[in-house]
Amino acid sequence: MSNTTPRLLDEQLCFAFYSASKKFNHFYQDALKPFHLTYPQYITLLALWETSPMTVRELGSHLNLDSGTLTPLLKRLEKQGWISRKRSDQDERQVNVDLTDYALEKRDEVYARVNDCIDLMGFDDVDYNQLLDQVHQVMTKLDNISNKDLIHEA
Amino acid sequence: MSNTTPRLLDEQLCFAFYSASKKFNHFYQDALKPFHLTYPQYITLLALWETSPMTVRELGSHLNLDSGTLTPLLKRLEKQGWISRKRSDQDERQVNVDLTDYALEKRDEVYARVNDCIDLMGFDDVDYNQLLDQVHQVMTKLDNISNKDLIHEA
DNA sequence: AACAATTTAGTTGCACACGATTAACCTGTG
DNA sequence: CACAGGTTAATCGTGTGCAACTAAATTGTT
Repeated sequence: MSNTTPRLLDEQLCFAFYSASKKFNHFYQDALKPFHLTYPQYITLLALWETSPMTVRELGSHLNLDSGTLTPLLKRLEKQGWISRKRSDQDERQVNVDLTDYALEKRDEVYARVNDCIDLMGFDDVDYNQLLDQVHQVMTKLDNISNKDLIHEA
Repeated sequence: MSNTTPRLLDEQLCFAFYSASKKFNHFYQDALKPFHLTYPQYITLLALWETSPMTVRELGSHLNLDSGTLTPLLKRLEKQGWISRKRSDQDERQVNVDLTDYALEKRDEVYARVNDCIDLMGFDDVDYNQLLDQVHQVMTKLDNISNKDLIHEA
């Protein structure tokens, strides 16, 4: 990859990921409209449907989000009746996030709705998993580039 | 893909794209630190380095961004000396966005810096282009699902 | 016990992203 | 010319993301 020949915008992998991510967001926003959930709220519930309760920190490390993003998001989910937030008795710094009965009841309905929408895309299972794997590899590459490497070049 | 067996969060393609997109964003934020540019500002300049001037609408259709996002972003780029914004004489509804001399001068420096950083990832050209193509295919799938399809299921 | 260092969630400030609305402008038709 | 209908950029409101900071609580060390 030469440093003198600039890649066009549409040939940039970053732009493809950026655009695709926004399209996914839009897709889920539509699919989740019946439940009044945004995409970040949905993945938060997904994480909790897998494991709950979790502290804000644990949830954040699953989702790669910090408290600055999660705290207001969780407050909205609480207000809408999906989760409860309660400070731990053992360690009062931590806040335990747990699902409400409403969230447990709605789980299968949300799954079914989202999966129906995904089915419309007509993904082949093999393609899906192969692409998933490649995206994970890109993430590994991105993780392996430390800030130190970048500062060296500055 | 069954609707009864829920996929784990880490097996969801949407979450992989969501996470990868955030990592790319962080990567570019670091790479572009010397120029005080955010990633959306960078792709805006990329588009303009390819074609300029452009109206806000043209720019928006290249980047898939609407005026609600672009107007404040462009004002910041203008304030920092990268672009100029001028209402068209022929059609006063339109605003022509053009590069400043500063932006033209800095172009190669920005390209070199970003490409150096991308080189650190060690991408193979064939892999890169194959993955790019697959991401484009996913975007096509997402585009082909209209809101109508989703509403039918609601 | 005392107290410095660390951990945790919350807060603040800034920059997107986007739906919905608004205001100004252009265009086509009568 | 008049004016309804469409286009364009800007504005507003809500919801992320994230860096930097704060406050409270816990832990480690003396």
